Amino acid sequence: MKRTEIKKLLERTDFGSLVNVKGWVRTKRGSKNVAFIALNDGSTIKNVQVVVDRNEDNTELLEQVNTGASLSVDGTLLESAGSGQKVEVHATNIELLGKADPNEYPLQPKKHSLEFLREKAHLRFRTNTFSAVARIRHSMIFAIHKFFTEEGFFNIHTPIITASDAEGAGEMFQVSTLDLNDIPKTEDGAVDFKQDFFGKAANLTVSGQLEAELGALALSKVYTFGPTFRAENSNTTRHLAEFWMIEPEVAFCDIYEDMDLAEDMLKYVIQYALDHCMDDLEFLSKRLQDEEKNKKADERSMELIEKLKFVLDKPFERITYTEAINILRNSKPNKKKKFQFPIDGWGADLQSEHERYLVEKHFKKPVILTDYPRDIKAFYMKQNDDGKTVRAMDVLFPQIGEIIGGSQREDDYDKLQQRMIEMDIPQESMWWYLETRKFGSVPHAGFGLGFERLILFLTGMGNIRDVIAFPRTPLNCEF
RNA sequence: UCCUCCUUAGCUCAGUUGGUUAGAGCACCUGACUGUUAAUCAGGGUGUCCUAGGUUCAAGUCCUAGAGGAGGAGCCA
Repeated sequence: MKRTEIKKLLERTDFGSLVNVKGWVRTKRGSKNVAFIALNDGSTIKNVQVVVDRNEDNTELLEQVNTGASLSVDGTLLESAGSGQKVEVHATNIELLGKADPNEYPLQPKKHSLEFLREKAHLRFRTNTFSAVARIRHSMIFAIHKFFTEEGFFNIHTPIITASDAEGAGEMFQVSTLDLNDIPKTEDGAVDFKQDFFGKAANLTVSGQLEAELGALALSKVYTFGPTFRAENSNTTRHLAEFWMIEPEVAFCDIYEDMDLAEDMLKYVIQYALDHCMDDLEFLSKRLQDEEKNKKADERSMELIEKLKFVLDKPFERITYTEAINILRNSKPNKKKKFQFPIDGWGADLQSEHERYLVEKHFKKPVILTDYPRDIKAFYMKQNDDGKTVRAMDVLFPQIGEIIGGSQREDDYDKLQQRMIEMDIPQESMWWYLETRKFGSVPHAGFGLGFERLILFLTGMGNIRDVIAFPRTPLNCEF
């Protein structure tokens, strides 16, 4: 008999039909004459209840039906006599596909800590929390492609291995086929990369932006959605060494249209989650409330679904760096010296505590900060006429902080070249980037969205290591 | 990389000022129960108190070092 996925089975009303379900046992309970098995196959967060009449023939089998075991169940689809579910399957035949010794299987029908599950990453897909996150993650991948497709964008694959070390987005992982135990050296003692695979030093990409710009300056609207690697020794709840980034790049676009795009995209995918992932969101919402029930009322976060709707309802606040500095300078925490890094002048980068104050206390909604001092931003950002600031924009979200970083790009050849000289960016290896400003240069802009940070916000999870199946962080590459 | 905290049963955690035989819930095992919703009820403790030193009559508890984990900061998405 053909397997029916549990998601589809639970919607059926053709009671009396013979069906087959396959899945993993979540719990088994019951009494002397009847046993109930909660079976889950990952197609939905919901389980199907399998009802088994106990008899001499199935006693031995039911002893092996423990949490974690996998089953194939033939039975009759019936309207449930119990109150917890609409339908259930009355088993006529149960095949044990794979047993799970309860003395060894680590997952019990109870709440486990996320830290514990991180050490059991090969099994954590089987928990409600991680399967919910995985399904939402999939929906967001789809929603992002759908949004950009509907907006007339083309997805391009930018290289994962790159030879340019000038992107300036962070420390890079080196890519080499040289024998690490016998590294060839040049006469002056440096590593002889001429003997390496590419004949030059190569790294894993820290951003697809520069290549995406090349695409945009021909296809007008492009985006990348690929893996990104940063070898920073970052140990936080919002950094990974390997993460996924979405980077749209748009020709004939200024910083304001760039902000519109960022806000539209975020709202589109959040709405998509509300429309398509409600079962999982409701579960995660309950999980979050359960986790926070011991916290004081004012320390609890907003209910998850309410929080998502809240972001959809209002336009994001858009202010310049200079305006932000003025707000922060006159803020209570600054006057009362509550900030660890007091705001005393123009020019310093904002710290996490400042961003959180603006988003969570002052505006109480997402904030887009623009026009940062040029000295704290990358070389490729378009310079404003004031000679001090650049057309950068950061989208700040509650709890997450910076979820998007973007800018209008410098499209003036001379200004870009001048800035590269000032910031010691090697022009020789970037000749191809500069050349796009020499031939048919146009105003263009783009941004980078940290995919896992978006998932963090949507799921209410607290640690970025729990929204990617196999997190890569310093000293962690087990699975 | 810096700062702070944590490590006790398979899991989550309690363990008072250092005090004699190490505790609870869940899981597991045994039994009861005519349909349960993380079923319930009764009984059963399964332990390198992270590791190595040290202080002490006495260390899960105090000190030193190490390992692993978490949170915050920086870097950023």
